[in-house]
Amino acid sequence: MAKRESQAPGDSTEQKIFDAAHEVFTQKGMDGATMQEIADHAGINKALLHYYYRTKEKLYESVARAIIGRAIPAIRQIIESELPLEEKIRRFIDAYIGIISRNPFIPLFIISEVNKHPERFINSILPSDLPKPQFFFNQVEAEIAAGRIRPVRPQHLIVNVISMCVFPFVGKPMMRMLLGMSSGEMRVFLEERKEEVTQFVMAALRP
Amino acid sequence: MAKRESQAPGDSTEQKIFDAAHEVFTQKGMDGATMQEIADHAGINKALLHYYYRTKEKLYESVARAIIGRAIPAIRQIIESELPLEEKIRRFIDAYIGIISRNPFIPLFIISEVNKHPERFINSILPSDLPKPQFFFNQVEAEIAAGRIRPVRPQHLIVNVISMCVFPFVGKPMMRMLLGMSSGEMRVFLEERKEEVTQFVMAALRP
DNA sequence: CCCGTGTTTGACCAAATGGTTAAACCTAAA
DNA sequence: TTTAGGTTTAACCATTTGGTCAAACACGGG
Repeated sequence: MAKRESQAPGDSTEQKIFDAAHEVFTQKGMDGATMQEIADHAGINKALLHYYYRTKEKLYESVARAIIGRAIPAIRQIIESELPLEEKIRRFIDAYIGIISRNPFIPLFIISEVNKHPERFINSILPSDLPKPQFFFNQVEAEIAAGRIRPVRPQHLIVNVISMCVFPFVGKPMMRMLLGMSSGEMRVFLEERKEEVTQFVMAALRP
Repeated sequence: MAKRESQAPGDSTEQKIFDAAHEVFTQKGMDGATMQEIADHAGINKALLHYYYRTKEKLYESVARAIIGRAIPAIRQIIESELPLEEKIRRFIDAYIGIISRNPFIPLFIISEVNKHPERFINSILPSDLPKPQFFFNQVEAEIAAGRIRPVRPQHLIVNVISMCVFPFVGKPMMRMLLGMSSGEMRVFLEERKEEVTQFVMAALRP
């Protein structure tokens, strides 16, 4: 056997293809991207894409699965932890906004994918270990019963929190126009939201 | 002249094309849609698409402009009205969720469009009369100064409200998986949010 | 009734795109 | 040095897709 192993390990052709596909797919989507563009972006011949990943669909699934596989456990870990409710919400918001700040294209990528091909998403991309929010719901109900927070339906609470964390990134250009902010001002604004959303939620939960 | 005017006015060929394009574009996006599919959907010959709207891009812009042109004034009207703050927020949430309920594909369509082609969006689709949120901001500051609501940064408040209204629709399939809801349960859930989000915001604004 | 103008159609074209293949290439092992 | 097997490339193929065109069609006015 003669494997081409001269280059640094993370720099293999397969990895270069994956990285290029990751960038192109997340920015242009499955339909908008072309194999040629991905090849160019990786600086290699187009046929190599098919050599390593048989079809465009397979390549796309690889990228999608990697993205989802990284995103889900991060959420899951926080939502299922044993922390007291308030601390959990604090950390959830902080971690969620942090992750998205570092990967601003991901939420829209996931949303578009799951909207256009729900079956493919469920069958070949989604991991089996989805977050189970039941424990979080019980926690909320307990706090309500103890009178420590205002009565809210826990499903709505979690959707509210996720919405306030994710949407400003998904709709960033729209928000920028509405608020008349420069790119730099927007970055500061989004960073501020860690604190602002936390306070907003805590205020809403006061009994 | 011999104009084909036998059919009902709103049923003209041009209108049928527009309606078909509206449906296909909003569900599959610019890249995912094909002219043939739009023609089939309208039940006419493909060449007619080019006869009435010269290119795919032009047709797409027509649809996009119509969608945006309908969405923006609805927001603008509420946000710039002279109502007292609390009533304004109430109506805003109620109207916003109502509009999106009736057009669930629109927000994702707009978001995708503005993310992929910001220049085209700004130059040829966006109307000139954007909502001006300044009056709303002043209103919030005044209420804070009078001690009638808790101090919040008005920009964050408006982004919070919009996020909680829009995101559950944009990310509906994701939310369904997270919450384990059927399609019917989800519809009820989204309708409930008019009331729930309003209460949540009001609770967060209590001094 | 027939003509002219706007409308509709099927056939067609060129470019783009996903995918294939055979040959060239490179490297490690014998 | 030879050679076998994985790797890379350029050329090629079939299909799809946006777009065009000339002919056919329908209908109102002369």
